[in-house]
Amino acid sequence: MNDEKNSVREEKLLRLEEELGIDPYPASCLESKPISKIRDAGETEDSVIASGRLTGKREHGKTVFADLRDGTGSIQLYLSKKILSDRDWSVLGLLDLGDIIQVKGSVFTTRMGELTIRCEEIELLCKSLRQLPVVKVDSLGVAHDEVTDRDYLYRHRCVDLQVNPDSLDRFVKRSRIISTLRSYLDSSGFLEVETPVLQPLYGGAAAEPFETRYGSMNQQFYLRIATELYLKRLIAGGIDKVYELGKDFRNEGVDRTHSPEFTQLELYEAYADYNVMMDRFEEMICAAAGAAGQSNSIIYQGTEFDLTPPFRRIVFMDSLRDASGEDLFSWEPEDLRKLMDEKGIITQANDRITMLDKLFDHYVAHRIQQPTFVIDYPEELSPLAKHKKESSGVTERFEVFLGGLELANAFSEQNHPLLQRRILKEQADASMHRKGDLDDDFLYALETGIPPTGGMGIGVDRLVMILTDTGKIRDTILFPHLRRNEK
RNA sequence: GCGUCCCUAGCUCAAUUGGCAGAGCAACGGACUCUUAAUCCGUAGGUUCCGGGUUCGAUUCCCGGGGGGCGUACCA
Repeated sequence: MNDEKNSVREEKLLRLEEELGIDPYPASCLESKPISKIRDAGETEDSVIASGRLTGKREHGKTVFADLRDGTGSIQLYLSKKILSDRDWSVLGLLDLGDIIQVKGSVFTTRMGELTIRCEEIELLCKSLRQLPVVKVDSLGVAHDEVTDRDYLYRHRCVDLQVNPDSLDRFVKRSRIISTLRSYLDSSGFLEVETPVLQPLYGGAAAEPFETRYGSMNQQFYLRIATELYLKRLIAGGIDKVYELGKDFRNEGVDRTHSPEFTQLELYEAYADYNVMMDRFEEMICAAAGAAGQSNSIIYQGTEFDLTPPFRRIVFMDSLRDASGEDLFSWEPEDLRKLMDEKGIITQANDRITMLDKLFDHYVAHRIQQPTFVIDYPEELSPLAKHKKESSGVTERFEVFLGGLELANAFSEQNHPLLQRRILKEQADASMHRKGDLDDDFLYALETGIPPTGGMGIGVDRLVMILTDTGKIRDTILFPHLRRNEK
């Protein structure tokens, strides 16, 4: 591909090697100073060494101005035929945008007021053979010729990160958010664990799994859709505070807020309940916002949100009743169906509880803006949650919504082994996919006994969306899935 | 899965009713000792996503395929 284009650079590569005797891919280089630190230190007569990628070149005969960028920042280079050796001047003539170089020189300010390294020596560290898009930013900060081909950028994230500073910044923030979640949990006494990604049975959520074949066992396995049932085994084992941060896989549709491979944080805390989980969520999102350089007041897609605890709490059934103006829970399925048709809510579901859930999405969930805990979900929607004693038909469960996005799901865990078995059995029998398979080992763990426990799952990619003002989940994932492009 | 829009040079985009496929940036050659979207002169660069069809003639119209964007459905 692009053989013609690349041959120009390959020719330069050959000339560097053969005419100048230069190794275009040396194994080592001198220790260099981060460009941000050089900028902070300002002008100096002492020589500094900087390394990075050549991102701009402005030639003026015997003088060349260039831009050098490393992971910390960017700085201008001043290269003069008078200062450089003949060898280095020749090397300069064979450099392209994208090459990685090392320079040594003093730091001064040009007449135009730009902090600049007056290069005494240059060394090629890596010749770039691929011509990348050139995005120029003018004096007003407006980017010109920005790459708009999303396909190209998703397929070559290395280009995206080089060319779009916003993209790089988003992934840096993602990393900081994740490490902040970890340190919050670690310092709160939680133990991080790893449970199987490949599972002989899948559970802990209602989703279509990816299936795979385990050759040496000669058995069908599944990629996990949740970590829940394994983490509760560990609660049974006496790890009272436990969490796992990793990928779950759901073989379902892709849209703005769903990715089949996504990152979830699940945590379980013995001797706690869903009220404790609400406190933890509030603390974690505030800490994560700080990690992303935000205060408790954030802007997401043009709207301001206040993360200051405590968040609003609304009851599932009440909120649906208030928003719809009807007591939908007493309605027959046919009437619910009729209402949904009137409202233009398209769904394949026809059973009462699923339709109520859809109506909840329509009337309540998608309209929630400021951070809100929706509490006390119906039992039928929450097979792994503990039933609320004082009222019938609901569980100690909540979901967190913000800006219309579901961010987390939590409950006081169901720990009654016989009740849990019955619920899972009924569900398995009714399910198309599960084919009646019960996770007996999980139920065995419950039978050994687990204490009252609060658990929560947080959608990390969505949290990153909110805290980095990103509209699409795909833009928070470094390498989103794409079809193979066979030309 | 369904609907809809898109695919032209390395990148961003043009191309009249269907009539020789162009420009800016990048690249190449040249000029230039403080520029910063450097400037000036010149050069080269194309399987118009792929395959068929209609036509004297297709980037353009039709059919099929591929990839992508957006919306939507499934996702306790």
